[in-house]
Amino acid sequence: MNAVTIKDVAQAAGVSSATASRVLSGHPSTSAASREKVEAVARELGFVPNAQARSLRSTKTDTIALLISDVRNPYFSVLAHAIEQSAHEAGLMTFIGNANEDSAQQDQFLAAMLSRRVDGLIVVPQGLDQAAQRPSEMMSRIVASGTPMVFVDRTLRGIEIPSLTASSAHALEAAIAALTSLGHRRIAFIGGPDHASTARERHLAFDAALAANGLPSDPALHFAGDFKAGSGAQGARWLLAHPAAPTAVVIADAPMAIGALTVWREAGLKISRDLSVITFDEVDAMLMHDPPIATISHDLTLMGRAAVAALQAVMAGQNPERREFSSHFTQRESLGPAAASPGAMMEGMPTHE
Amino acid sequence: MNAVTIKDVAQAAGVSSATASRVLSGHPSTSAASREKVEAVARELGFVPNAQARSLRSTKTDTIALLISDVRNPYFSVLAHAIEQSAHEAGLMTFIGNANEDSAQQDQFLAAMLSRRVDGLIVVPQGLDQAAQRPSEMMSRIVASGTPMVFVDRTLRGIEIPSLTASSAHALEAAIAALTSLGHRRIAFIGGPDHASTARERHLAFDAALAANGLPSDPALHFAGDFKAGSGAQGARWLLAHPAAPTAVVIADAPMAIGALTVWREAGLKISRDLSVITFDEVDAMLMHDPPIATISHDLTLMGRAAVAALQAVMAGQNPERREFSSHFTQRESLGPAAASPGAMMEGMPTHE
DNA sequence: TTGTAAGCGTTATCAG
DNA sequence: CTGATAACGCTTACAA
Repeated sequence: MNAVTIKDVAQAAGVSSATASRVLSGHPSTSAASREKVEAVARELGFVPNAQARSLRSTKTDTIALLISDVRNPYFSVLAHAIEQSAHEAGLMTFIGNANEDSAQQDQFLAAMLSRRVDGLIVVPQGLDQAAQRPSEMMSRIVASGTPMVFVDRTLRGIEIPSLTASSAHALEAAIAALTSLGHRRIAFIGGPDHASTARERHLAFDAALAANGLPSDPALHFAGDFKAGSGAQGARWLLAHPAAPTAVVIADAPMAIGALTVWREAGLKISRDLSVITFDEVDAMLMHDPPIATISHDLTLMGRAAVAALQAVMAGQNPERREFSSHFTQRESLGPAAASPGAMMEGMPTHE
Repeated sequence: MNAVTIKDVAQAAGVSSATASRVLSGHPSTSAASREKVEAVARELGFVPNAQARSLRSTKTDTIALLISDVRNPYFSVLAHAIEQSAHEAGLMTFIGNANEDSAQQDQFLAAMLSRRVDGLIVVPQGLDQAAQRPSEMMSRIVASGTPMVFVDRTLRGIEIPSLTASSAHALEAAIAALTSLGHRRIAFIGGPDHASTARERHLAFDAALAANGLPSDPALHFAGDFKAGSGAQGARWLLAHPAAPTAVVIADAPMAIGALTVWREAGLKISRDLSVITFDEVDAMLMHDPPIATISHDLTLMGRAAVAALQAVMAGQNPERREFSSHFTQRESLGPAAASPGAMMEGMPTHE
């Protein structure tokens, strides 16, 4: 392995390890002579400082950890990329971990990170402890220990932590307005799992947008998914069999939308003519669809940058305020006029067994 | 912060720090009495061992690093997820880093990981050093230092490292056979960047598959993209304007396919009738497309598991053999008969300015 | 089984 | 500006 230590460098350069250390970590009190010699020798020997030892002494690691739900969800992979790039610019290394929407895995990752003494944590919290309906013990412990932490995307009930979240109100109002002006009255919602605050927020904002447009909110038009493609497909079948035959639908994330659109394509539905569709999350695949799907999106790059900035503020002892990021509605051809006669969309469609 | 050390635990439990250490790391030589007391105190005080100090002493970190090109590419996010899960089962923590197809960023990440003394590296190598056409200095240094490392997905010319790669020959032969039996003779290829070994392999296998089916390989039917959506769109426009009017196309990854399909949809092309399309990488969006797109895919979960296993073998001092994973062709409705008259596909299409 | 003490590779302190 | 030395938190001979 790489057994070359700072002592080896110092010896080869004919100086003490203290001087070598000063040169290698850019301390001002060094002579040009020793600087040159040490640097040359270090390069030649291929010296790689041992970050373990360094941070054991200096108690900082220049490393942060990012916990997300699932890298495979484009929403999170884009967010993760933004955070990593932003942290990188600030001289911070980022460790990314997956929780798979599971609070046990979340806690395991957090424990590992704590034991590695990362300087801070950016967390997409994974919901409440199922049994007790309260934040997990690990989460409470981190808060108690005072480790710098910020939440991004989601929040946790009962935990006061600086957080960067997305508000869907603005875009949803525009989206529902667009639908109602096209004559839609029965608008379904395929939502996320209730333990995720984003799922609750999107659902509440949906209902509020209905109200703002003079429509009642109807629990029978709500399908509870889990943010994954499979549940989107289930939601699509649920909608096809729905007695009220909704003429439009809003889907709470991209994987579910892709699952749903696949089912509707198989069923021979023509989006826009038979069903108007709006989905959360702007992913390229939505532009590939025929017709392209209208989206509600957030600026994840902005949110990611803000998360890093907020974490740095916390690390500096400040208390950054919560920030909510607005959403944007992009109208596309997936919106069409509501079908003239209720149930028209079911014409000529294969029956479901 | 978390200032509770093993000394605090030892003191509170009335034993020496050595005994506390033995208890906490499961050493057999401990009395039931001290075991109980130490464990109780540790829990009560919320003791979190300092991994830095531990591995400074024991020179192992139970941590591996994974370097990929871009988390936002589903191919890599799926691979990363598989590797992480598999490592997790083996008691290893995984640090994921992005190189963005850039060998400078790759080297920076590798340096950071080396300085953190990870036990091993799983790397999707980021191509040759542009100027010198040889592996980067960092890469050579790692090899020289003997740090356990395996390559996954790609290889690097001139570097002998255990590697897990994907072979496309099998699936491509089946794919081209399917196309030729439908009458296709002018089959285009939208490929990846030449510095990626996967791009070269896919291109070579494509040519070989043509030959196996009695078709000549024509450089004029090859478009060099960069594995990202934008170049897929460029490739799509290139194909639309192509004098030979290819009747089918194979695309070397999913992001490019999505970019290309978007352009073709905008141009009013009907996939299967006007153009037959096959893409590498199985992503859900391909099933959503109308018609669903035929794919050439690899079992990334299998490849990820094998990568972790191979790395463990290297860490154990063995020398695992290279392994190549076969590919699978999934025929779907995106394949149709070649247009009867050459140029038929251009009928009624908007001209490009 | 337990305690003492040395040491992992750095950086910080304090004289010189 | 430089060098000796202690200290970071933990593990592990070596003795007891």
